[in-house]
Amino acid sequence: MTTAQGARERARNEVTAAIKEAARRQLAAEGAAKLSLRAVARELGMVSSALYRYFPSRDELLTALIIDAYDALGAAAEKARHAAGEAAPVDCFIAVCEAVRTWALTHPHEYALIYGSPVPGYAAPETTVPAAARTGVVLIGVFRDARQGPGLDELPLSAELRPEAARLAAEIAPDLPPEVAAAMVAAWAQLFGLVSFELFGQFNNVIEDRERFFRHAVTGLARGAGLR
Amino acid sequence: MTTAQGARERARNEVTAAIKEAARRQLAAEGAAKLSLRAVARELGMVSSALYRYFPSRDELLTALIIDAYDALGAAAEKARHAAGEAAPVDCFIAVCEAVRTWALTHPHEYALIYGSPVPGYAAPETTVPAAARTGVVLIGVFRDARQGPGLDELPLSAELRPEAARLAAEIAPDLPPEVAAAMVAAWAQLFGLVSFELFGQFNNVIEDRERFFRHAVTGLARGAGLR
DNA sequence: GTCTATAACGAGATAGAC
DNA sequence: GTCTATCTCGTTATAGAC
Repeated sequence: MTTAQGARERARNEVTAAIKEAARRQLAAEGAAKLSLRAVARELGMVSSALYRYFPSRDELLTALIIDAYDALGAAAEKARHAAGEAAPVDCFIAVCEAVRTWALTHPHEYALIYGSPVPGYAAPETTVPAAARTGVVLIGVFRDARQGPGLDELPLSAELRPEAARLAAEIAPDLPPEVAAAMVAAWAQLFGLVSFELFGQFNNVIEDRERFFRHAVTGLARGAGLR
Repeated sequence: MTTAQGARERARNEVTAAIKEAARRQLAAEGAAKLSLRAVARELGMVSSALYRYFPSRDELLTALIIDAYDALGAAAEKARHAAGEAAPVDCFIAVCEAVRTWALTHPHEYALIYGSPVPGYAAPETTVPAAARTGVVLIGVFRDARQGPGLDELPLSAELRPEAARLAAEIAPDLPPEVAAAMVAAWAQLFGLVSFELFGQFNNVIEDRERFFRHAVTGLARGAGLR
């Protein structure tokens, strides 16, 4: 019984994987807005209606691709964090940033899917939230470890932002002080600004040595967020 | 003759404007990837072939929309810089950043067109470069003025990045020292990271008071780039 | 029960003849 | 500039194979 179920499930997982793979190819060729179940089915030699056994709608397929992308990026970030081990917080931060950049460069279309323009007519469901949070959780961990080790530089926090920063800290990292949570989220958004600019072509004719520039910029980012 | 030409030209400009307006509506509804000359023509009660008198191809229409968007954003940045006048460099920087954010929030689809994922199958021609540079030029001006006024804080520059920073400065702002040029470009990319995260939904369930958070983050950005 | 294939719907895009 | 015939799409109902 276990084996029979296992075989069925294995077959199902294989087809599911093949569908997502074909969909990712289409993503690269045509973009998320034009992802079509029929084209995916055609590429697999299936009939479009058969896909509905695996994904209840086109949007659910998109959602699956989005979750996979967030998970793959999150896994890369976690791996880099782990490899950095007990290094100085700045260096852990940089290592995670570089892992994000490397993943983005090797998976440009999946990166665009999650951090690029929203797909018209598609709204990501709540199911994507945990996967989306993974990379952020890694960054939070870097700050947490920094506080238990060499500490953090003092960070300014205007009275104006204090309530929002407190709310934010309570929501994403109750053990971190408000100003650290705020600095971490800002660094997080700015990191992806650097990656997106490189990937989406804004650095064309501007930055040549992108790898070194990135390292320089994220080092500044880390220091600006109080890491040392 | 002048009046006749003038009238003709005025009519042509009006139609051109109407086409771009309809195209922008389509951008909002369907996204840049699905922008189609036919749909634009339909909305205007024209026949698709008539559009080719105004735009030789779909890509040229897209290019015109992109240039318009860069120009509108650049104009907003310039206006904010002008309004800030002789204020402290930090405050000039913040004013420009807030103008960028405000423009992006009021023109989300045009923002996505220029700073979001690339449109599959479309490559922006060199003609877009001057318009794309306008906002950056404003930021460069803030740094230039800062140096002639209260000055800039010292910025670190690793030996590793020195050649690239020197090349960059020579290309975009020969009167600025390499480390300032590098810091300025980094701040530029990070600014758009903040705006994109807010606009593309990454701050959903994370940041509530986005205006205050933005102000806080770009203040940090300005300080990190040496402004005071 | 689990899957695939056929056929069809309504909506929309597209190409070409006129 | 108009019309029509032929595509595409997402999605569903249905029937049959394993």
